[in-house]
Amino acid sequence: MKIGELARKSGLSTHTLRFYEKSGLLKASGRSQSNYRLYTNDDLATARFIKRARHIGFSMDEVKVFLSIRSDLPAHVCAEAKGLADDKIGQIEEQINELQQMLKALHRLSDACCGGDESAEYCSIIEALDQNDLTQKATAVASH
Amino acid sequence: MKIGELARKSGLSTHTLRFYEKSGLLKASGRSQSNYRLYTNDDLATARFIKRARHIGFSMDEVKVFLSIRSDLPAHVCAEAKGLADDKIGQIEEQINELQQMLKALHRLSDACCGGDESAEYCSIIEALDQNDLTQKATAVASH
DNA sequence: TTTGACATTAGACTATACTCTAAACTTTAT
DNA sequence: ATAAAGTTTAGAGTATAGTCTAATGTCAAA
Repeated sequence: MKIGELARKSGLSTHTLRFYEKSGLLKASGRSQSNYRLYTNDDLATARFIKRARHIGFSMDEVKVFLSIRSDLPAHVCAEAKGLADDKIGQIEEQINELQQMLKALHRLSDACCGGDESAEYCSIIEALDQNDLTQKATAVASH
Repeated sequence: MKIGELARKSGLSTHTLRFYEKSGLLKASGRSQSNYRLYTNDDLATARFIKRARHIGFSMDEVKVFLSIRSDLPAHVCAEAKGLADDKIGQIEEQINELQQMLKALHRLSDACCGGDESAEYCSIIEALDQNDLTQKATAVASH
């Protein structure tokens, strides 16, 4: 199949498919006489594999590692794949933690503010951002 | 004070301070005869304000809005500041949700894999990435 | 046959937020 | 006086992952 069909079947754009080829993730199996990229059903499976791996958070470089495992399974062991997954789990947990810290700080900001049509002259949000205690516990910020 | 001192006191690099000036976040109050940027203690307060706002997740553009409120408080109302905070809360909650979806999928991958020195020939992780059910519930993936 | 859809390439552009470089000038310390 | 440290600018580079453009070429159908 040509690139358009692969795009339709994989859900990746033709742009992205060419970009992935340039990036070393998915090379077309061949070329037509007119130099069109030709893909097999295996390529389609690989495209979908890449899409799924990206979707659950793996970077292109990490996907590359998965693909190299997948391209020669007997040469690899489960521990490698599991290691990648577990590393990613750790990274994502860390990201979630950071976001939850932010969320806590933001809730403190928002909760302290009346949010009304009052002049912002004594707005607790602005005041809090002017203090030093944002990521620590809420220490007696003047509430509006 | 000059840019280096402000950098030390604010925890932002001189590079970043100049970048923020170019981006319209924090302009030096003046210049010396030799064209060095000169900052006041108010500028220091603003630099810290920016740093805190960035730290809890606001983009530079959002910080700009906060700064414009802060620069003329009587002209603004609390609702504006609270709106920004609440929007950000929504965005971050959404990000957390996405990350938690990924985490769930990753845990399903990792849990299914023995993770040992066995050949990856029947690795459940690779198999799962080759299936379609990653973000759905785990539907009878061949476990190693 | 000619129009429209599809394909090719290199390379530019998007987004965000820095981070760094080079060449020149100024200030401070010894 | 001189060397080290600090400052200036415009502009380039980093990171990630695409996304798009322009100019050109190919293929299928009416």
